Amino acid sequence: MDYQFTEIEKKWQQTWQERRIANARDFSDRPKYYVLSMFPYPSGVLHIGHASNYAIGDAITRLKMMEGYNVLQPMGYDSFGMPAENYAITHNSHPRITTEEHIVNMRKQFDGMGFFLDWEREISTCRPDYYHWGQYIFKKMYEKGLVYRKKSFQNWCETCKTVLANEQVEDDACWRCGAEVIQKEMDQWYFRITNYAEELLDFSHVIEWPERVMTMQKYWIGKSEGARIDFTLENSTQKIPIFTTRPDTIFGVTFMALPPEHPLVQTWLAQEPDNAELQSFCKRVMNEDKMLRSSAESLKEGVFSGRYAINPLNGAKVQIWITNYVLMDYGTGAVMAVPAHDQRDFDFAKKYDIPIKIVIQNQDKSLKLEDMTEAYTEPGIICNSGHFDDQDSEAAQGEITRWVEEKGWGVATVTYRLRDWGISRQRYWGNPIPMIHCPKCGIVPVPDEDLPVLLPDEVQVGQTTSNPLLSVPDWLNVKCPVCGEAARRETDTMDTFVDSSWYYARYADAHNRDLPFDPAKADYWLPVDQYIGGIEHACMHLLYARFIYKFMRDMGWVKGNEPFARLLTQGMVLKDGAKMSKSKGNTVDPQYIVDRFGSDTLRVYLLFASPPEKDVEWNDEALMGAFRFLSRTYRLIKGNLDAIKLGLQTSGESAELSPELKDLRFSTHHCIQRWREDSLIRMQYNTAIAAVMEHLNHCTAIKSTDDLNPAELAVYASACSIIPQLLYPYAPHMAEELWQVMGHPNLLHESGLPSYEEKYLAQDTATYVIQVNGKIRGKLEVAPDTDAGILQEMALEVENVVRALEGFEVKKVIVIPNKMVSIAAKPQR
RNA sequence: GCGAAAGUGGCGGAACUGGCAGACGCGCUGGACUUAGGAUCCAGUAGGUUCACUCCUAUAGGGGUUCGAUUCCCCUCUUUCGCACCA
Repeated sequence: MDYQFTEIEKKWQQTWQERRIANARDFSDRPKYYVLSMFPYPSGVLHIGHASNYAIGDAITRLKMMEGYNVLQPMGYDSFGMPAENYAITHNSHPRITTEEHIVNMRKQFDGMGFFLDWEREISTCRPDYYHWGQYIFKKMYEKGLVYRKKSFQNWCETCKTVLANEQVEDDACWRCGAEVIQKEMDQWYFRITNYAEELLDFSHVIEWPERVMTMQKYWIGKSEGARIDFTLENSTQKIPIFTTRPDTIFGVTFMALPPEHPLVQTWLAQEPDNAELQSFCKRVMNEDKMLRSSAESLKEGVFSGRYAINPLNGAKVQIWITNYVLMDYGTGAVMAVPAHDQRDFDFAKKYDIPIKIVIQNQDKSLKLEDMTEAYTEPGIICNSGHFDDQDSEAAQGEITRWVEEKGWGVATVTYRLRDWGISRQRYWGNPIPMIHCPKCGIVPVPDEDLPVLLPDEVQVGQTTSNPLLSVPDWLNVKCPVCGEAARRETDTMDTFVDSSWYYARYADAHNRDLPFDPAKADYWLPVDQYIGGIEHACMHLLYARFIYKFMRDMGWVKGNEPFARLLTQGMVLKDGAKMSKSKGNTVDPQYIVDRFGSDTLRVYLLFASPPEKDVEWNDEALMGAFRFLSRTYRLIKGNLDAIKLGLQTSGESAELSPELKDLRFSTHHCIQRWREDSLIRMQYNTAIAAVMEHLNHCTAIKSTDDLNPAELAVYASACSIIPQLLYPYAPHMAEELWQVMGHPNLLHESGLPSYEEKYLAQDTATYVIQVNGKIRGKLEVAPDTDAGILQEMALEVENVVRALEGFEVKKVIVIPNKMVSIAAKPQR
């Protein structure tokens, strides 16, 4: 009678595989449902976070199968990127070898979990049959003008001759060699995601996304409306465009602020090699850790450039300062500083004794320069602004902008915080950018027929001198596809976020040799109906994927506007209050749990612990609770098998039910009702499982079936026999076993959703709670739908109520049907 | 600093549109049983008060709306997450 989970799980995993249940069929006439969990980086082992993520996906998959959908749940590997490259370096191997080894091992663990995954559609981003199409997409984007090259400053280690990601910079030094990290300006490839900024703000086409994620993306995109206005460099025709959201303050400009990265500043630096102050300030600021620089809120510094700019509106001449508080990447990279009405400009002006000019007065016009300790940033009444004086500052914004436009000094414009997506990585282990640099023809795309540009294997990974691709002459040197002369390949590889921004579409047609995917198949499967993954991808991955989807839509490859109709951001599994990590030594190995207690126990534990979007604290004791629950279920059905089988064949309409069995019948139908609501609608699996546990408790409360009459036996049998179906999404192996043991010839995924009958949910009596001034003073058991007047009388006669009303005068009685009688009373005078 | 979410027993959590706070599970206490098993079964388990019935206090803290608030509103505190001078 022991719950032999190992045998049971192996048996059903085999059966499911043989029957190819998880292999979804394209163009089936059943409605489709596409469940996708974010694919893992192949680290070699599943960790508990994966188990939790995929347990949710698998529950949804099985629920939807029971519901009759043609369900696709694919899986693959996000296998390019730095972790794989670094792993190979430290293990003195090649990332292709270690990655493929890891995949083999992870596949074993996936199989041991018994997930319904369509392995016929497996992808791995580092394989040529996948990254081929990433290159193809890159090219199509290039042709559409969505790809360009731009110089930008990167963290650069002189010793390693390589670009470093922000997280590889530790205290301004290279994480690997410890040398100083400098900011080097280099050409980088960019995707023009900002073209889609406005559309990405629109979430009206998703069905259900967490509000939190949408807010984060909106903030990330950061739309702001204002004006771009051209200031002029004094004694020059050189224009310096600025962006402002406050055109109403433009007469209050007393200086201009530029960052050291500004092209003008770069010119001056080149012109004045002997200007020590300027040179050292710029060098220092530019090489400061980017995070540090942008967080040092109090430290506003700058040097006067010795140059002046002319305010086009009033011809005023203002000093140009080079500062550390202006960002090159936002707006136009130049700020018209209005110290009176901007706190940062105010701080700066105070520090360097720059004039401050009030151009907006508060309501009682009491603002005085000498009293100001901070900038006045509120709206008010315009002053010192020529013919705009005395207008309301907010109302005047538009008018000033129109005037500026009329005069040709600038334009109304919208700026986004969102920046174009830099996809260049000076790394070996990534998708090669399919471009060729020809001395004659410039930058030329690799022709389609030459795709994919294969990543060469024969590199020395682990060399610290620059991108390993530079060390492969056979690969590097090519003929220009246009003129045939000697040329060089682009050695940058793509950010791995590029790989993951379209993989969900590849699953629709994973083996297509001619296209990224067949649009007809994509049309059948997309969008992903339910996407599941960590909240940490709220801005980057999920935004990039939406962007690429919109591009693919514009190409006519996919229909609709959004890749993911519903999004579930699942919580992390914590231990000792912290994220599990090897370095903390607080990991739990899911394989160990599966070996000792089975996949079903692990799944039930993870799903029962909390609602899916919340973090779960790992608890060994509670895991045992899940195991005991499954054991009890197993014993109940195996131990009463004869009675259940007999009962299932009994109609027993004639005989009377004891109150106990009547309750059991109610429990059965009530449980199904709750289970359906929690599993299918609310997606709150913890309470769905709790409902089954409660029902199990009702079943096991019947200690013997010997004295049951036929009707009672039928009720008992149906109460027990429903459990496998209810458990199937959460503990599929055991559920399948019990279902078979009960004599069903089919498998559970084709058993349909269990349904309840309304008539058995009706109760013989209704319990009314009686409140006096909000406090419970008694209860009444009456027939349902008893007349309110009668109830009121009955309630006022209840002993406790009478006592509570002593010295009180009843003011009002409220009757909530089948719930409560609420009496409001006031003390008697 | 800005933005978002959250705060309920010893613990994880439940209470769905305001209507019996603490479902379910863990842990704990007592008991039964034994094929000594990560057993199983029964009873109990927010705190206080009482022999008991009862009653009182409790959903971070304070106020408000309401017959009635874990739920709605305002303020404060705490925690977590995201962003970080956005002109």
